[in-house]
This record gives sequence, structure tokens and C-alpha cells, in this order.
Amino acid sequence: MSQPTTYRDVKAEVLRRIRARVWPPGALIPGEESLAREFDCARSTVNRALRELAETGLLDRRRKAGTRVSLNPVRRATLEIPVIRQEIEASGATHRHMLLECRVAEAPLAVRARLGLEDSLPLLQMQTLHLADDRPYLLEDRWVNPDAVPGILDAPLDRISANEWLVQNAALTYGDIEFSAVAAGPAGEALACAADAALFMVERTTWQGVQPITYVRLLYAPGYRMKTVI
Amino acid sequence: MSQPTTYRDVKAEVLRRIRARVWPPGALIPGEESLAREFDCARSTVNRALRELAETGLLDRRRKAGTRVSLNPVRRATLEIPVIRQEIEASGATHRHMLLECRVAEAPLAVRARLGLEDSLPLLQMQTLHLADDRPYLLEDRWVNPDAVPGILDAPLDRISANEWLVQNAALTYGDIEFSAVAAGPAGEALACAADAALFMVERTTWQGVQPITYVRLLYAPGYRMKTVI
DNA sequence: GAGTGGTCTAGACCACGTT
DNA sequence: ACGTGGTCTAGACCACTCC
Repeated sequence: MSQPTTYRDVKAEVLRRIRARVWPPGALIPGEESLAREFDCARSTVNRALRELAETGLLDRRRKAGTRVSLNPVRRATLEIPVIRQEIEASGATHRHMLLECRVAEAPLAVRARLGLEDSLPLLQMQTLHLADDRPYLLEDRWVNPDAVPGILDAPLDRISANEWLVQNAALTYGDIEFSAVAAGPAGEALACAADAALFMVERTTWQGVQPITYVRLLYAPGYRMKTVI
Repeated sequence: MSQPTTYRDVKAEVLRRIRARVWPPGALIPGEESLAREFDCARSTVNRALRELAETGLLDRRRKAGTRVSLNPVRRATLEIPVIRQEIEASGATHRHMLLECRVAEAPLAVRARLGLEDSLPLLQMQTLHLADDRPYLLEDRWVNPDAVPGILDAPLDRISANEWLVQNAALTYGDIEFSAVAAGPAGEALACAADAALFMVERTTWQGVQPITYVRLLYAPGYRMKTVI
């Protein structure tokens, strides 16, 4: 008796047929029950395979209408966003960080807008330079709403990074991320590059329910590349 | 009789407990069987809920070791990479594109290296400027291996974009993507910006099995932001 | 109305990795 | 060795949506 058909088998075979254009873009593929008979497995096995393919955007599924090969595979890429220390150490370098600034101040309008704060309540601002083998790697500019995480004002931020402290002590939340490119400007000084150097920028805003927690701006030293596989 | 517990119910409740720090980062949560008893549902229902939470990076699961709340939850972001025309039209603007260049030429070493081509066989090079409401939006520089998709040499690339043609006519494949920032340089002319403007760059290389198909470099006009939710 | 995917169940076997 | 998650099965009911 042979091994049972796994959902991975089904997924691989369906993927093969799509790639080989046995089922070209837009084509209606057989129903779950039919495929289950063909592959000699349970319908739920086929279901899981097709569901996962649909999640990656390769298939379009609708009740009653059936399953079609997507006409424009909206490719989805999954980006891994590592903790900075781990990212640096994974490349074999030594991580070190310097707290350039740490104060309670009124946030500029742009920061308040991102956090959805209309009042100009004071925020904790921190600027940290991360170094890989003592070379500037990343400049982190963070604004924290102390109302959301009161304990942070007493945290030993000179020893543990704000990022790690928040992961350990703040309630988990969701937020958004934006990627863009900017000229270094005054940040070029800390990153040891020209003011007109093009830098990769990541901005992240997180909330706890409706309460804003933190806005972070990461400026990577020139040459940084974020990679992923689709 | 009440409705059965769905995997979404389980997912929501587990998420609530993580956020409320009932199960803090690093904590071992009860096993599937135990949770199934608590929620009065089948183990497979719990399994699906926990599996999906693990996929987003919120839980770490290992056989025998059990399921733990992830120590660094912000790890995975899913980027949608839309077809350029749709991206522009979705913002309410009109899409137009201009084919600036289209020729068969020997690829520079950097391009050959990305495609893994050691020989200097000639490639099809295309440079396309995409406009949103007649304003420069994106400069696309593409190199295609004609061996992989012979038909492209006869395609009406002045009417349909190479991207769309490939989606329709090439076998689907996987590849990799890199995001970075560069100075505009000579591309500033087409994009109507200064040569030292910081541009968001996306580079994508795709293969069909082991055969390289295409390398694309996208240079977005200044101010472009790629957004996602975590 | 009828066909398709979406999901739940109860049970089973097994792979893996910790112990 | 053994406990945990990973997966398959067979059957069932239901929701959605196209006709």
C-alpha cells in the first residue's frame, strides 16, 4: 500500500499544471470533489491545497462559481522583519547601539499625525544608532506615547533597546509599515554618509486597540537591501 | 442549541489572551486537545486556528515542545505587488506608458550576474516609463531572456506592457525581490527629478525552473511609499 | 434551485523532538 | 519512551452565489 496523497502533493501537482499552462490563466479548474477522486484522497485534502494556493493569489475561488486560475497573480511577498540585533548578528557582525538622545518632548506635527494624536501631549523621543562591527548600520528614531506604556519612563533604556523592551512589556498590537527612500539630510552625520545619500527608510506605527503606542523611523546606511522570495 | 465554535472564534480568543498578556511572550500555552475541550470543539478546529496564528509569526509551535507565544511577534509583513496599471488606476489616476527603448543587446555584467548567465548571450532590453495622469510615476528597466520566452520578440510591446504580456504568456514562476534606495542618476531625466533625488527601487528576478526569464528594475518617482499592515 | 466552496466533527496514525 | 503537533479520512451541514 502506497503512502496517502498529502495536501502538499496536490498543491505541487496543481501548481505544475498551472505553470505548464495545462490550466492557463482564467481557466476553470475541476471542483474539489472531482480532484479528490482523481488524486484518490479526501476532499478536505484538496481543499487545503487549493485554499493555500488561493491565499498566495494564484487561484480565485468563489462558491458556486468554482475555482479559476488567477488572471493577474497579485504576487504577495512576505517580508521578514527581524529584530535589529539578530539581523546584524546573523550576518556575523557584532552589534552595538548608542543612545544618542532620550528625552520627553512635544512631538512635531508629522509625528503626531502618524500617531493620530490631535493634542500636543509630550512624548518620549529616543534616537539610537545601531552599529555592525562599529560601523553605522541603522539610525532609529522613535516616539513613544507614555500614556500607553507608563513603565517605559523607568526602563533602563541605556542597556536594553526600546524595541526589545516594548516587545517584552507592551501588549501585542498591530500596526502598519511603510517603505520608502529619502535623502539622508542631517541624519547623514550619524550614519557617516553625505547629506544627499539615498537611504532606505522604514516607518512603523503601532496601536494598542485605538491607543497609539509608538512611531519608529528606521534609516538604513547606504547600500542596505531588503530581500525576499515570492 | 448554539452555533458550533469556529476556528475564527478560537483564533480571536487566543489573540485576545495574547494581547491581554494572559499568555505573555514566551509562555507555553495549553495543548490542542486541552483547548479543544475548553472551547468544546474538535481538535482540528483548534489546530487550524493555532496554525494560522503561527503563520503570522505570533506563535511558535514545535512537536513535543508545544506552542509558545512568540518572543518577537513583529516579524512578518505581507506585501502586495500589484500590476502597475492596476496600482495606478486604483488610485483614481489614468495610466499611460511609453516605451523608451526596445532592443536586443548584450547585457551588462551586473544584469548577467543577477540572471545567473555566464555567457554573454544577447537579451531583450526594454525601458518603459509609466505615467499617472501624464506625470512620471515609475521607470521600468527590463531584461528578458528570449530563449525562455521566444514569443516575446513578436509581441506588440508598444501596445501591451511587457509585464502584462509575460503574465499572460509565460509560465508562472517564482523568483526573488529586493528593495532598496538609490540616487536617481541619469534616470532622473525620465522621471523629471534631480540626479541626486532618492528613489525607491525594486529589483525582481524570475526563473522558470533553472532557466532565467527576466530581471526588472523599477525606479519609483520621488515620494513613493509602499505600505502594508502587520 | 442547485452546485460549489467553507467548515466542523470524531477518529486515527504518524513524525518529530524533547526527555 | 512518550507527548505534542501534523495530517488524512469520511461524512455532514451550511452559506453563498450564479442561473
